[in-house]
Amino acid sequence: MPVKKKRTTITDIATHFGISITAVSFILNNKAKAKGISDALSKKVLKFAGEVNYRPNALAKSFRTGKTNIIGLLIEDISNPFFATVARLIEERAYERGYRIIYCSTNNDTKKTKELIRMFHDQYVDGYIIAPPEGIETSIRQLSSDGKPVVVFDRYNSRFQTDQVIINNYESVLQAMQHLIDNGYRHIGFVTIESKQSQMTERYRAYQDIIAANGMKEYVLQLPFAASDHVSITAGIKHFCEEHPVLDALFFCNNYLGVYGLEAIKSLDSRSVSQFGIISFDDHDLFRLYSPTITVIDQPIEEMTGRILDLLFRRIQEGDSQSPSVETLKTQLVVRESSGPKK
Amino acid sequence: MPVKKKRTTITDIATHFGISITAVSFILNNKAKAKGISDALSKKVLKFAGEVNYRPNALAKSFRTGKTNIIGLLIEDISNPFFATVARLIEERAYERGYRIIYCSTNNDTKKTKELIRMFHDQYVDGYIIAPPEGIETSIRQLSSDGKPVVVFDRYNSRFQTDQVIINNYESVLQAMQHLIDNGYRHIGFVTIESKQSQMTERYRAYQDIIAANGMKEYVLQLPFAASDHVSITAGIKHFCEEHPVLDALFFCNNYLGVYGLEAIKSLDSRSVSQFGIISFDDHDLFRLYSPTITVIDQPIEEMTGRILDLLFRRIQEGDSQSPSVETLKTQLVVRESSGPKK
DNA sequence: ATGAAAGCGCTAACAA
DNA sequence: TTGTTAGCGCTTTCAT
Repeated sequence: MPVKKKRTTITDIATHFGISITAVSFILNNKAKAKGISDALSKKVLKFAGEVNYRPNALAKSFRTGKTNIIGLLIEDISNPFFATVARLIEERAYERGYRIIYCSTNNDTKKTKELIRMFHDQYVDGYIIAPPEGIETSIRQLSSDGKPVVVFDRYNSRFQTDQVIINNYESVLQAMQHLIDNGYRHIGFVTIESKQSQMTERYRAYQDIIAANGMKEYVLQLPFAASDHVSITAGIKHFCEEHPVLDALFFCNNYLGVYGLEAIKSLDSRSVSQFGIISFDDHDLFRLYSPTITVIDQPIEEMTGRILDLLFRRIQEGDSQSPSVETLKTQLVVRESSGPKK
Repeated sequence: MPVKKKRTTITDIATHFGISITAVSFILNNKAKAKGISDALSKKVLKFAGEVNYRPNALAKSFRTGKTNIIGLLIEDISNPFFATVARLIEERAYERGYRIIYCSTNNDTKKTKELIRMFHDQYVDGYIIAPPEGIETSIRQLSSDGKPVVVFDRYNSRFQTDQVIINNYESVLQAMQHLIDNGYRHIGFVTIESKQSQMTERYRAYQDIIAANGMKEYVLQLPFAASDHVSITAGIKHFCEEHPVLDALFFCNNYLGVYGLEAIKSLDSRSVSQFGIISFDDHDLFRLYSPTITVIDQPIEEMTGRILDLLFRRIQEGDSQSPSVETLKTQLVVRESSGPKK
């Protein structure tokens, strides 16, 4: 058993049988019959390779072929439950197909993301899965024009020339808002973060439209992205609630806004969580178990990661043949206690 | 600007100046003065490299040197909030030092983990950060005897010949239990998962010791690891509570047991969460915001990841010179409402 | 102060 | 059916 540092190479194997490394290479890469190598020899070599525990030098192979079997995953923050789940599912499915994942949290920072893309590029990753921040259209287009498969998700941008997997943000918010309105809420606050990206602008547009359609008044809290720490978000939401005592419901645009929103409401002197109608985007253990349980718009993460990888691998295998496709998945409104009929 | 696929190589640069690739290599690797290359030439070359946006071929470099600047991260489940945070902090700090992270969730499965280690090994990662499942002592020892830096965390094992970063599990549980006892709880249930690993056995040992020392009775629920899905854990905990109506407090051995525990208690007909003294290992948004807020044993994740990387990089830079060190960090008991004086 | 050249392990075009 | 060989881009020893 090889405890030694020297690994077996195809040269070793070739020498052992007194054949050429070419033959060994073909056999080991399942090109034996295609290249007309005898079954007998193939079998012998394969058997021996197994016995000596031959492991191809991935570095040499990658260097030679330019393929690394590594996929670069760029997400906003891997410690965010939504992205953590995405990371988990992508990892599992990618490994099944023999690919490994290098991940990076972009923090939604354009400059950092550009650097990371460059880094991945230098590392010769075979494909990219990206939840892009604003302003990296050029970087992404550069990648695809380099012939590298890219799948963008979570945020849609018509200027990317890549496959994209997103959700129906507009309809989701419309449905959720309608649900609140049906249950008697008339002063619904909309808590979001400053962002020009599709997922946020679409959600906001839906809010505006349905508020207008119902002749209601808008109450919008748009938190600066830069101040996205726990303390200032919570303080901001608290202040928003105090400023608008008329609010009878709140819609939170993502999971951490929802979490911090609950914390903010909890800290209010005058009112308690149960006095608000509440809906948040993205599910979370907290929302499932809080009292009251919190109604959410749940994203189909399994389906999403499945589609992402299908698209990515299609492109890795088939190259640029297909034109970019945009897949829009449907969310599910999970109705819980927090959005029950207004008391 | 190079939109073309061809990247600039050191040969291109050498040709451009009519010098040898050796000189270029030395200059680009900051070995100019060490190798006695004139400042004038160095400056010219560096300037030009910047202008043409030269990016070294990482694959070629890795192939040649055997170093990849990639670290393999093996954790139980990246979607678990504890490990997700670990992943985030490790990523940040590693990138600062020019290293990238390949991660894998082991699912605490020994066989899968062995495969993953082999995969990482084949990939020539420069170092390993591992939260190991049971039964991979041999694999890990093999790695270190191969000269690869390994840091093990979260679970201690005296048979690993590697650096380890853990927490004081025994004292942490002792302190938490004492806190419950001080507050009048006499029938404290201990909810854990089947595991022979240090972090769990130590926690259990502390429970046993303090129960015995106080002449109290043990109530232990040890859930099979295999059945670690949401539904069966919740059902198990619920059943445990129903079976022992005398229980006045519960200690949960990790974050997801705590989360599912709350869910289980919530589903009880006879009793509510506020009627139990509750402490869970690992903090979580849910514990911070639940009503009542849940007392937790909080792990110092920042410090932990910092120490892990310090140890890893020390070994990457200095080699095997040091003998393995085990660092034990202190947790913090965060007292919240759920462990207040028994009513 | 600089260059020539070997070679890392593998793939694949071309030869035989 | 099998072998020869060039070369991927880089590092590093040894010459000069």
